[in-house]
Amino acid sequence: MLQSHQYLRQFSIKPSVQRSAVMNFLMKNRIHPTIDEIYMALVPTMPTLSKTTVYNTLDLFVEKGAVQALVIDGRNARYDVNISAHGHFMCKSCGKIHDVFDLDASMFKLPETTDFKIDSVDVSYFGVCKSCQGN
Amino acid sequence: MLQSHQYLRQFSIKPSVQRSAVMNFLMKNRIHPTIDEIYMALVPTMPTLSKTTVYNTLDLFVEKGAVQALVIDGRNARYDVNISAHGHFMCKSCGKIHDVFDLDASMFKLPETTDFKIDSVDVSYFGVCKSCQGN
DNA sequence: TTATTTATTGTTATGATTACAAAGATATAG
DNA sequence: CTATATCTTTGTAATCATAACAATAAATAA
Ligand SMILES: [Mn+2]
Ligand SMILES: [Mn+2]
Ligand SMILES: [Zn+2]
Ligand SMILES: [Zn+2]
Repeated sequence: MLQSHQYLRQFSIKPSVQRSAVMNFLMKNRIHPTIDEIYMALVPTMPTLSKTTVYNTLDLFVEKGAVQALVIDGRNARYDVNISAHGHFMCKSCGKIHDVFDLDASMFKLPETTDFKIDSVDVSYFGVCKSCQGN
Repeated sequence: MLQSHQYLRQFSIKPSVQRSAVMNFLMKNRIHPTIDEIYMALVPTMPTLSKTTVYNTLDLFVEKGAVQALVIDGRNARYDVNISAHGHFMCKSCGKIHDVFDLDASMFKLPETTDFKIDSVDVSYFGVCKSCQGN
Protein backbone atom coordinates (compact mmCIF):
# COMPACT_ATOMS: atom_id res chain seq x y z
CA MET A 1 0.00 0.00 0.00
CA LEU A 2 1.16 3.53 -0.76
CA GLN A 3 2.74 5.19 2.25
CA SER A 4 1.48 8.56 3.40
CA HIS A 5 4.82 10.32 2.95
CA GLN A 6 5.14 9.00 -0.61
CA TYR A 7 1.61 10.17 -1.35
CA LEU A 8 2.43 13.62 0.03
CA ARG A 9 5.50 13.93 -2.18
CA GLN A 10 3.33 13.24 -5.22
CA PHE A 11 1.57 16.50 -4.42
CA SER A 12 4.77 18.43 -3.64
CA ILE A 13 4.06 18.46 0.08
CA LYS A 14 7.03 18.10 2.38
CA PRO A 15 6.21 15.22 4.73
CA SER A 16 6.74 16.43 8.27
CA VAL A 17 5.89 14.13 11.15
CA GLN A 18 2.56 15.84 11.71
CA ARG A 19 1.62 15.94 8.05
CA SER A 20 2.40 12.27 7.60
CA ALA A 21 0.38 11.39 10.68
CA VAL A 22 -2.65 13.34 9.45
CA MET A 23 -2.40 11.84 5.96
CA ASN A 24 -1.92 8.37 7.39
CA PHE A 25 -5.07 8.79 9.45
CA LEU A 26 -7.04 9.92 6.41
CA MET A 27 -5.81 6.97 4.37
CA LYS A 28 -6.71 4.42 7.02
CA ASN A 29 -9.97 6.00 8.22
CA ARG A 30 -12.03 6.82 5.19
CA ILE A 31 -14.93 8.16 7.18
CA HIS A 32 -14.76 11.80 6.05
CA PRO A 33 -13.53 13.00 9.45
CA THR A 34 -13.72 16.51 10.85
CA ILE A 35 -10.72 18.47 12.08
CA ASP A 36 -11.67 17.64 15.63
CA GLU A 37 -11.99 13.92 14.94
CA ILE A 38 -8.53 13.89 13.36
CA TYR A 39 -7.05 15.85 16.24
CA MET A 40 -8.68 13.68 18.90
CA ALA A 41 -7.50 10.51 17.18
CA LEU A 42 -3.88 11.64 16.91
CA VAL A 43 -3.25 13.60 20.08
CA PRO A 44 -3.00 10.55 22.38
CA THR A 45 0.09 9.38 20.51
CA MET A 46 1.32 12.91 19.66
CA PRO A 47 0.72 14.84 22.88
CA THR A 48 2.28 18.07 21.58
CA LEU A 49 0.11 18.18 18.47
CA SER A 50 -1.77 21.45 18.13
CA LYS A 51 -5.22 21.73 16.60
CA THR A 52 -3.93 24.75 14.71
CA THR A 53 -1.48 22.43 12.98
CA VAL A 54 -4.33 20.16 11.95
CA TYR A 55 -6.12 23.16 10.44
CA ASN A 56 -2.97 24.33 8.66
CA THR A 57 -2.22 20.83 7.43
CA LEU A 58 -5.63 20.19 5.96
CA ASP A 59 -5.71 23.63 4.34
CA LEU A 60 -2.41 22.79 2.69
CA PHE A 61 -3.59 19.35 1.58
CA VAL A 62 -6.67 20.88 -0.06
CA GLU A 63 -4.65 23.64 -1.69
CA LYS A 64 -2.25 21.09 -3.16
CA GLY A 65 -5.09 18.85 -4.28
CA ALA A 66 -4.13 15.90 -2.09
CA VAL A 67 -7.51 15.74 -0.38
CA GLN A 68 -10.93 17.22 -1.01
CA ALA A 69 -12.92 19.22 1.49
CA LEU A 70 -16.61 18.38 1.76
CA VAL A 71 -19.23 20.99 2.56
CA ILE A 72 -22.03 18.45 3.06
CA ASP A 73 -21.99 19.00 6.82
CA GLY A 74 -23.27 22.45 7.61
CA ARG A 75 -21.44 22.47 10.91
CA ASN A 76 -17.89 21.24 10.26
CA ALA A 77 -15.54 20.88 7.35
CA ARG A 78 -14.88 17.26 6.48
CA TYR A 79 -12.01 15.78 4.52
CA ASP A 80 -11.72 12.96 2.02
CA VAL A 81 -8.46 11.51 0.74
CA ASN A 82 -10.42 9.97 -2.11
CA ILE A 83 -10.19 12.76 -4.68
CA SER A 84 -12.00 10.88 -7.42
CA ALA A 85 -15.45 12.09 -8.49
CA HIS A 86 -18.01 10.49 -6.22
CA GLY A 87 -21.07 11.56 -4.30
CA HIS A 88 -21.83 11.56 -0.59
CA PHE A 89 -24.77 10.74 1.58
CA MET A 90 -25.27 12.23 5.03
CA CYS A 91 -27.62 10.61 7.51
CA LYS A 92 -29.71 13.22 9.28
CA SER A 93 -30.06 10.90 12.24
CA CYS A 94 -26.55 9.66 13.07
CA GLY A 95 -24.59 12.23 11.06
CA LYS A 96 -22.39 9.63 9.37
CA ILE A 97 -21.29 10.32 5.84
CA HIS A 98 -21.18 7.51 3.29
CA ASP A 99 -19.73 7.37 -0.20
CA VAL A 100 -22.07 7.10 -3.15
CA PHE A 101 -20.11 5.56 -5.98
CA ASP A 102 -22.90 4.29 -8.22
CA LEU A 103 -23.50 7.63 -9.88
CA ASP A 104 -23.44 8.23 -13.59
CA ALA A 105 -20.24 9.93 -14.69
CA SER A 106 -22.35 12.62 -16.34
CA MET A 107 -23.29 13.80 -12.86
CA PHE A 108 -19.91 15.39 -12.59
CA LYS A 109 -19.83 16.89 -16.05
CA LEU A 110 -20.01 20.63 -16.12
CA PRO A 111 -23.23 22.27 -17.25
CA GLU A 112 -23.51 24.20 -20.51
CA THR A 113 -23.35 27.49 -18.66
CA THR A 114 -20.12 29.10 -19.75
CA ASP A 115 -20.21 32.17 -17.53
CA PHE A 116 -18.51 30.27 -14.74
CA LYS A 117 -15.06 28.69 -14.61
CA ILE A 118 -15.87 25.59 -12.62
CA ASP A 119 -13.19 23.83 -10.57
CA SER A 120 -15.15 21.22 -8.62
CA VAL A 121 -18.55 19.69 -8.13
CA ASP A 122 -20.20 18.37 -4.99
CA VAL A 123 -23.12 15.96 -5.18
CA SER A 124 -24.65 15.48 -1.76
CA TYR A 125 -27.60 13.40 -0.64
CA PHE A 126 -29.46 13.76 2.63
CA GLY A 127 -31.72 11.28 4.35
CA VAL A 128 -31.70 8.38 6.78
CA CYS A 129 -29.22 5.51 6.62
CA LYS A 130 -30.12 1.83 6.81
CA SER A 131 -29.18 1.28 10.43
CA CYS A 132 -31.09 4.39 11.57
CA GLN A 133 -34.28 3.42 9.75
CA GLY A 134 -35.11 0.87 12.44
CA ASN A 135 -35.58 3.55 15.07
CA MET B 1 -47.62 37.98 -7.50
CA LEU B 2 -48.19 35.66 -4.57
CA GLN B 3 -48.01 37.46 -1.26
CA SER B 4 -45.69 36.19 1.42
CA HIS B 5 -48.45 35.56 3.95
CA GLN B 6 -50.45 33.56 1.40
CA TYR B 7 -47.36 31.54 0.59
CA LEU B 8 -46.78 30.86 4.27
CA ARG B 9 -50.33 29.59 4.75
CA GLN B 10 -49.78 27.10 1.95
CA PHE B 11 -47.18 25.51 4.19
CA SER B 12 -49.27 25.75 7.38
CA ILE B 13 -47.14 28.52 8.81
CA LYS B 14 -48.92 31.22 10.78
CA PRO B 15 -47.91 34.51 9.18
CA SER B 16 -46.69 36.76 11.97
CA VAL B 17 -45.30 40.17 11.12
CA GLN B 18 -41.72 38.92 11.41
CA ARG B 19 -42.34 35.73 9.44
CA SER B 20 -44.01 37.63 6.63
CA ALA B 21 -41.18 40.13 6.52
CA VAL B 22 -38.56 37.39 6.29
CA MET B 23 -40.50 35.53 3.60
CA ASN B 24 -41.11 38.73 1.70
CA PHE B 25 -37.39 39.44 1.72
CA LEU B 26 -36.61 35.95 0.44
CA MET B 27 -39.16 36.28 -2.36
CA LYS B 28 -37.84 39.63 -3.52
CA ASN B 29 -34.13 38.96 -3.02
CA ARG B 30 -33.32 35.63 -4.57
CA ILE B 31 -29.65 35.83 -3.75
CA HIS B 32 -29.48 32.90 -1.29
CA PRO B 33 -28.93 35.19 1.70
CA THR B 34 -27.44 34.28 5.05
CA ILE B 35 -29.18 34.80 8.37
CA ASP B 36 -27.10 37.89 8.95
CA GLU B 37 -27.92 39.38 5.55
CA ILE B 38 -31.62 38.90 6.20
CA TYR B 39 -31.37 40.39 9.66
CA MET B 40 -29.33 43.39 8.50
CA ALA B 41 -31.75 44.08 5.67
CA LEU B 42 -34.83 44.00 7.90
CA VAL B 43 -33.70 45.54 11.16
CA PRO B 44 -33.66 49.16 9.90
CA THR B 45 -37.42 49.01 9.34
CA MET B 46 -38.07 46.61 12.25
CA PRO B 47 -35.81 47.92 15.02
CA THR B 48 -37.03 45.41 17.60
CA LEU B 49 -36.32 42.41 15.40
CA SER B 50 -34.07 39.87 17.08
CA LYS B 51 -31.57 37.75 15.21
CA THR B 52 -32.80 34.80 17.24
CA THR B 53 -36.18 35.29 15.61
CA VAL B 54 -34.57 35.13 12.18
CA TYR B 55 -32.92 31.85 13.17
CA ASN B 56 -36.19 30.47 14.54
CA THR B 57 -38.10 31.65 11.50
CA LEU B 58 -35.78 30.07 8.95
CA ASP B 59 -35.64 26.83 10.93
CA LEU B 60 -39.43 26.74 10.84
CA PHE B 61 -39.56 27.52 7.11
CA VAL B 62 -37.14 24.68 6.36
CA GLU B 63 -39.00 22.27 8.62
CA LYS B 64 -42.27 23.07 6.88
CA GLY B 65 -40.68 22.83 3.45
CA ALA B 66 -41.30 26.45 2.48
CA VAL B 67 -37.62 27.15 1.78
CA GLN B 68 -34.52 25.05 1.30
CA ALA B 69 -31.31 25.47 3.24
CA LEU B 70 -28.12 25.33 1.21
CA VAL B 71 -24.90 23.88 2.58
CA ILE B 72 -22.74 25.14 -0.31
CA ASP B 73 -21.18 27.85 1.88
CA GLY B 74 -19.02 26.19 4.49
CA ARG B 75 -19.27 29.23 6.73
CA ASN B 76 -22.94 30.22 6.86
CA ALA B 77 -26.28 28.61 6.20
CA ARG B 78 -28.01 30.12 3.19
CA TYR B 79 -31.67 30.02 2.26
CA ASP B 80 -33.54 29.69 -1.01
CA VAL B 81 -37.27 30.22 -1.45
CA ASN B 82 -36.99 28.40 -4.77
CA ILE B 83 -37.63 24.84 -3.64
CA SER B 84 -37.50 23.32 -7.11
CA ALA B 85 -34.60 21.04 -8.02
CA HIS B 86 -31.75 23.20 -9.26
CA GLY B 87 -28.02 23.44 -8.75
CA HIS B 88 -25.86 26.20 -7.34
CA PHE B 89 -22.54 27.75 -8.17
CA MET B 90 -20.39 29.52 -5.58
CA CYS B 91 -17.64 31.90 -6.67
CA LYS B 92 -14.51 31.34 -4.61
CA SER B 93 -13.51 34.95 -5.23
CA CYS B 94 -16.58 37.07 -4.44
CA GLY B 95 -18.58 34.45 -2.55
CA LYS B 96 -21.77 35.09 -4.53
CA ILE B 97 -24.03 32.13 -5.17
CA HIS B 98 -25.74 31.73 -8.50
CA ASP B 99 -28.48 29.37 -9.64
CA VAL B 100 -27.63 26.67 -12.14
CA PHE B 101 -30.84 25.75 -13.90
CA ASP B 102 -29.54 24.07 -17.05
CA LEU B 103 -28.95 20.72 -15.41
CA ASP B 104 -30.35 17.48 -16.66
CA ALA B 105 -33.28 16.31 -14.55
CA SER B 106 -31.47 13.01 -14.05
CA MET B 107 -28.99 14.90 -11.88
CA PHE B 108 -31.56 14.90 -9.15
CA LYS B 109 -32.68 11.32 -9.55
CA LEU B 110 -31.76 9.08 -6.71
CA PRO B 111 -28.99 6.53 -7.21
CA GLU B 112 -29.66 2.80 -7.30
CA THR B 113 -28.31 2.36 -3.81
CA THR B 114 -31.26 1.26 -1.71
CA ASP B 115 -29.64 1.26 1.70
CA PHE B 116 -30.43 4.94 2.18
CA LYS B 117 -33.78 6.68 2.37
CA ILE B 118 -32.96 9.86 0.49
CA ASP B 119 -34.92 13.07 1.13
CA SER B 120 -32.99 15.68 -0.82
CA VAL B 121 -30.10 16.24 -3.18
CA ASP B 122 -27.65 19.12 -3.40
CA VAL B 123 -25.60 19.77 -6.52
CA SER B 124 -22.97 22.42 -5.89
CA TYR B 125 -20.35 23.85 -8.21
CA PHE B 126 -17.29 25.83 -7.15
CA GLY B 127 -15.12 28.10 -9.23
CA VAL B 128 -14.79 31.69 -10.38
CA CYS B 129 -17.65 33.73 -11.77
CA LYS B 130 -17.56 35.80 -14.95
CA SER B 131 -17.05 39.17 -13.35
CA CYS B 132 -14.26 37.88 -11.10
CA GLN B 133 -12.33 36.29 -13.98
CA GLY B 134 -11.03 39.69 -15.08
CA ASN B 135 -8.99 40.12 -11.93
C1' DT C 1 28.29 28.11 11.92
C1' DT C 2 25.07 31.61 10.88
C1' DA C 3 21.27 33.36 8.38
C1' DT C 4 17.02 32.42 6.24
C1' DT C 5 13.03 29.96 5.42
C1' DT C 6 9.52 26.71 6.84
C1' DA C 7 6.69 24.31 10.27
C1' DT C 8 4.51 23.99 14.63
C1' DT C 9 2.61 25.72 18.64
C1' DG C 10 -0.26 28.40 21.95
C1' DT C 11 -3.08 32.21 22.72
C1' DT C 12 -6.54 35.04 21.57
C1' DA C 13 -10.24 36.92 18.69
C1' DT C 14 -14.12 36.39 15.84
C1' DG C 15 -18.33 34.91 14.32
C1' DA C 16 -22.14 31.51 13.72
C1' DT C 17 -25.28 28.91 16.02
C1' DT C 18 -27.81 27.10 19.99
C1' DA C 19 -30.01 26.97 24.64
C1' DC C 20 -32.92 28.82 27.60
C1' DA C 21 -35.80 31.61 30.21
C1' DA C 22 -38.57 35.81 30.30
C1' DA C 23 -41.84 38.76 28.17
C1' DG C 24 -45.34 39.75 24.91
C1' DA C 25 -49.12 38.64 21.82
C1' DT C 26 -52.84 35.85 20.34
C1' DA C 27 -56.45 32.52 20.58
C1' DT C 28 -59.96 30.19 23.05
C1' DA C 29 -63.04 28.54 26.82
C1' DG C 30 -66.12 29.91 30.18
C1' DC D 1 -65.72 40.26 28.26
C1' DT D 2 -62.10 37.92 31.11
C1' DA D 3 -59.15 34.26 32.42
C1' DT D 4 -56.22 30.79 30.80
C1' DA D 5 -53.54 28.37 27.70
C1' DT D 6 -50.69 28.52 23.76
C1' DC D 7 -47.78 30.62 20.46
C1' DT D 8 -44.27 33.97 19.27
C1' DT D 9 -40.61 37.01 20.01
C1' DT D 10 -36.91 38.74 22.56
C1' DG D 11 -32.46 39.04 25.10
C1' DT D 12 -28.72 36.98 27.23
C1' DA D 13 -25.37 33.75 27.68
C1' DA D 14 -23.04 29.56 26.29
C1' DT D 15 -20.87 26.78 22.92
C1' DC D 16 -18.19 25.67 19.25
C1' DA D 17 -15.65 26.05 14.77
C1' DT D 18 -12.42 28.65 12.63
C1' DA D 19 -9.06 32.48 11.82
C1' DA D 20 -5.32 35.67 13.13
C1' DC D 21 -1.18 36.26 14.94
C1' DA D 22 3.00 36.16 17.19
C1' DA D 23 6.44 33.16 19.35
C1' DT D 24 9.12 29.00 19.25
C1' DA D 25 11.31 25.22 16.94
C1' DA D 26 13.12 22.80 13.11
C1' DA D 27 15.10 22.46 8.67
C1' DT D 28 17.72 24.31 4.98
C1' DA D 29 20.95 27.32 2.59
C1' DA D 30 24.91 30.24 2.46
MN1 LIG E 1 -15.89 10.08 0.00
MN1 LIG F 1 -31.23 28.82 -5.88
ZN1 LIG G 1 -27.75 6.98 10.36
ZN1 LIG H 1 -17.16 36.21 -8.30
